[in-house]
Amino acid sequence: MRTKSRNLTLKDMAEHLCVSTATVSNAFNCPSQLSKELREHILAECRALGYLGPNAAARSLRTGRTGIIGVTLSNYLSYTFTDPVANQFLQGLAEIFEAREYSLLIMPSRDHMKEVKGYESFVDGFIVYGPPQQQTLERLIHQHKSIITVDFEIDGYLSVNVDNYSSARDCAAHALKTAPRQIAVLGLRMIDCNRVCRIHEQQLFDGQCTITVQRLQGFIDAVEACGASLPGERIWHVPDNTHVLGYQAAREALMCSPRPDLLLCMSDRIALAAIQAARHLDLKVPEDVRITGFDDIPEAGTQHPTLTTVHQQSVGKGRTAAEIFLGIEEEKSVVLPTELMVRESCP
Amino acid sequence: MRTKSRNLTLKDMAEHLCVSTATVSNAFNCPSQLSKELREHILAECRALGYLGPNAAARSLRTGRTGIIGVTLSNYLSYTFTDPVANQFLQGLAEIFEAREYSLLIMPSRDHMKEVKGYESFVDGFIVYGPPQQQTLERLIHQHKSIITVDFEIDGYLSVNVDNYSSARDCAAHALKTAPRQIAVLGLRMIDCNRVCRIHEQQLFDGQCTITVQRLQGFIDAVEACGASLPGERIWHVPDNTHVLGYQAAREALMCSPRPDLLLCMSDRIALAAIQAARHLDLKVPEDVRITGFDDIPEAGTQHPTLTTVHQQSVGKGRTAAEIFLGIEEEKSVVLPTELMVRESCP
DNA sequence: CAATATCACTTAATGCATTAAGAGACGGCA
DNA sequence: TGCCGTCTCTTAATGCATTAAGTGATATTG
Repeated sequence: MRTKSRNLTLKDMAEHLCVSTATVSNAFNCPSQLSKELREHILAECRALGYLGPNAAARSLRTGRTGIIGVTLSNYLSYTFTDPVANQFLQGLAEIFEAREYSLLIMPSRDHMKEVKGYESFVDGFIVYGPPQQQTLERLIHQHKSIITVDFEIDGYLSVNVDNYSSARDCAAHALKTAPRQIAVLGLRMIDCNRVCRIHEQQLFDGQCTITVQRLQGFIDAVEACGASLPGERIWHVPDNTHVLGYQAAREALMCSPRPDLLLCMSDRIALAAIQAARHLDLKVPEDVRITGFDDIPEAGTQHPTLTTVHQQSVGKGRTAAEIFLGIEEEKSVVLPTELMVRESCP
Repeated sequence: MRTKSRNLTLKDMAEHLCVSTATVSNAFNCPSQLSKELREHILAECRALGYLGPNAAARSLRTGRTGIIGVTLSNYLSYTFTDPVANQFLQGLAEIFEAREYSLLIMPSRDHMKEVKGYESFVDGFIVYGPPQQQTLERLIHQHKSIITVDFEIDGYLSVNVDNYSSARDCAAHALKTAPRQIAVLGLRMIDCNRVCRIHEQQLFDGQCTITVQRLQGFIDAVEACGASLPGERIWHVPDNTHVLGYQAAREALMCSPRPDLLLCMSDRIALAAIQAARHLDLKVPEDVRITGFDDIPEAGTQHPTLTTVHQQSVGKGRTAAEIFLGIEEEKSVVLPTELMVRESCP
């Protein structure tokens, strides 16, 4: 249903009302600049004729501001909306920005774009969730706008993050207290590969230093602190944080011989999928296999058995990023605390 | 980290390159309008000097197009990102729009806005998810842009919806096959009230005719078709689709005397919360109480016991809305099919 | 009363790019 | 040779609003 018809402009209204465009503009933007009666008359007339207020593109062209915050996500959008942690983050962002009447422009990561659309110039600043590719990052930085990075850092910009290394290490240390015989790690994307596979020694720490690599190092250090070791063939690479892939990796891991009696998972989604895989293999959690997660998504506490995991403030991350952006929070980088949640899956 | 510095403009580049602005513009937008060598030279020089392409606001001002799709959500943004069904919808939208390199502008529903920001003029059209308030709707329609409505209809515009009434009725009919004694409904927002409460006869069908009212009518008709009835005090109003509120309503319902042996829930979230409430009250599902949901969110099939529910294509709804918007799908309103998923919670 | 402040509004420059129409240069063709 | 069609690039009008500076009129003050 596309209707074409030129929309009214501020100039049209000014002519119709026999005042200057400045006055109409001020009626909308600077009430103090004109008498109350005139302002009300102008607004009433605009409403009556169907003029909805200054055109946002023109306004933005003059002022350089739009009231729109760009959110760039390091993954495909369609994937991001399936990820509970990303959703919690967006929820936190939305809470703060919505209250201040900002809109969020969810931007596809530029990496996949052929044509230049210049969305960047539309926004007042960027919340960059997860490390984008180099080219994308350069474009963002070129804009000379506010940038807050989340879950990674860039020199010279403010960031919100958690201590992934220590959190993972402490979680693993808890799980290792009861001296398991066989350990397996179900990781996230750690290498440049699009299917579930095991990590071989030489591939470890390939790619950029992301949260997954930090978590892995935490697991490894905790294991080694117990005098054990974690060979590459006991570490599964799961390219996306989805139930299906987590299930697949968990099944593979649990069918190994000797069978793991501890699964250290890098996300709750993977961990919950692992619990399901264990059930389907008639393994009891935690009796036959103990399982830990990371994130503490809502389901972690409600599903049965409840999940031992690292709580991170996913919603808080969004709130904090927004608050730093807006200058509500003091303008400095923040490392949010995490907390080990000991529950049924690994008591 | 806010750096101020005037950005380069297309005119700057034209002067520097000793060509007209039209030529630089064409280098970006109409490759056929200039020689290959000149185009490449221009683009290379722009890159070298840090000109990232035409300013989006100025372009939009001229062309009236932005490559941005406005998504208006009938709820608070921060809430929407917590709702699995809404997320699936967004996922579907994103899949299609992302592939075509559109961005999504997630707009707060205007109802809560005091100041006029005119975001509407920024976008190429609207996907309206759920019925907004009258005032919001009027603003959208005034824009003379494409509008696709989802989960409700407006005369003269295309929509995507499901048959909530029949789906709910069929689901209830299935649940009633084994002749339960006591039925309770855990609904969604059906009346204008912000806390969990029971619906009294006189309040039924207050408010606009939304999906919740249609689902309720389906339940009622199925119950009455069995010769039973569903009094208002057996129908719980749950103002938001959250676990906490669902749990609260379920607990209230399950502590009634006589205790319900069938809970018809209007969403899977409520139903899953109800299963948890039942467990905490030492009631077995489905032996002591059978429970049905609506939506078929991913957890419905993975959590234990698995949930009997109405499958609706939430992701497909997003995809379809996007496809109709883009004219990929033939331009007509669509009613997507639903399917009753019989699982453990109500066999 | 003159000087000054305040109010209410206007003038006009400006932000940045798109695009229809036009202008030269050059080769092809009768 | 002269006319025409192509290519390649330029001219200039246009989209819509913001805002610093300015103009008159009225109110205030010493």
